[in-house]
Amino acid sequence: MSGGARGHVRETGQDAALAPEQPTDRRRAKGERARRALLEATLAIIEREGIAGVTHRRVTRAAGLPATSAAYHFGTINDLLEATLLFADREAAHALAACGRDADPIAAFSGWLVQDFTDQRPRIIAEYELFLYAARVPAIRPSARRWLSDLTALVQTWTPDRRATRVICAYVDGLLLHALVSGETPDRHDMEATIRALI
Amino acid sequence: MSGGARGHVRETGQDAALAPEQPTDRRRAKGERARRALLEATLAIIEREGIAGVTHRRVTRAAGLPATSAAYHFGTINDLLEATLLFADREAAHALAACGRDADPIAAFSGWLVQDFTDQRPRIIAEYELFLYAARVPAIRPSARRWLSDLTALVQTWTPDRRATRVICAYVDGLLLHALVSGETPDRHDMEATIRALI
DNA sequence: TATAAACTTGAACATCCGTTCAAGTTGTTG
DNA sequence: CAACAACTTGAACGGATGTTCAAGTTTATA
Repeated sequence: MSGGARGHVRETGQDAALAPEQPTDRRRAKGERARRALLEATLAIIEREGIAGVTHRRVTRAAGLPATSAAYHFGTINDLLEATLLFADREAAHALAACGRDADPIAAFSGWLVQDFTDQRPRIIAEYELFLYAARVPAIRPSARRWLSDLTALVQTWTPDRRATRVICAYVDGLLLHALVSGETPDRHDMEATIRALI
Repeated sequence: MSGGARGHVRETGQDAALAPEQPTDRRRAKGERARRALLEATLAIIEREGIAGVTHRRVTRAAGLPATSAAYHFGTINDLLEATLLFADREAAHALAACGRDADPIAAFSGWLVQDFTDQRPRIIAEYELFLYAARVPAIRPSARRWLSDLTALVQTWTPDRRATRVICAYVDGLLLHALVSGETPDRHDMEATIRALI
């Protein structure tokens, strides 16, 4: 390389990809914008065609960037998928935290889930696909465990009972998964009542 | 075509692919064997590399058949995946039915699930991947709904309460999904006790 | 202003892909 | 044995793919 480009080398693994604080360096800022566009494009493609449809060329075309930019910023496709999972999980964590701050967290939580299911169905499918992908690729499991730990932390504020916590967490994901396949929409009030009954 | 081959045309959609009763016609019997080999090879590949890894060439190589045979017997890749989902679901249904005939169905069910999870982990991942695939491709949803209805039917023999049935079904799949990602093994006795508590 | 970091990008490589087609073979039936 | 059905299979098609590489540009810093 002519200039000493760092390419897709992820030294720290945490700060480089979509760091929360914006860098003042305008070079890095531009890279940050490119990475975000690539992650959003990747998520959009998973929504439309599944993980199998994620290719450098498709992602970069959707992001309006040249084909090589995906490899530059994220290296292999696996790295790109891992970053995308982290990206999606971070957004879900924000929504979860917002539910926790609500006056009626259980109602807020049920409402959010059902609402999301209704008008973001492809997104939810994509998230579960990435989640399941983590079961196969150990390297990206930590990214997936975020959802698990965040969900568990929220439910634990509702009940000290550990078994009830486990049941509620499993119930939530199982319900969504079943609803995705059966085609039915989960009922918000039924879900809320069920959670309260389980506590 | 020289001989009037029917190719991958699925007229009836149900009887041709892996019909339960063996045909006496030895031509059909041979085709049946080829289809079964292809389905098992497909499942093995999904276990190892996921749905994204399923290609005509890989499947046929794993089955010891020429590349064109997959297209002949199943047509497109989507058709092959649908048949594979049906194939896997049928085996799961057998196991479910066996649990239902046990003297202690709940214990048998919990034992089977945890056992399967322990020494067939890749297979379970593959099944969930196919299951989720059905959420994206409406044409193959009926195949996936089989697991849902069979599971519901079994649980309904334990309790008349419809909400309890829904919770248990969702809990089971959510638990397995979480365990796949977290890396922990679900505890058989805890699961059994939880199900009994939910009834 | 010189040096280097960070990012950009077009070209190219070898490889694999789904599917079609035409020409076989094997087995059944009348 | 003739006619036909089911299955087999090698060749070929146009096209997409992951990744590498070398040559750029923009921006920060010493």
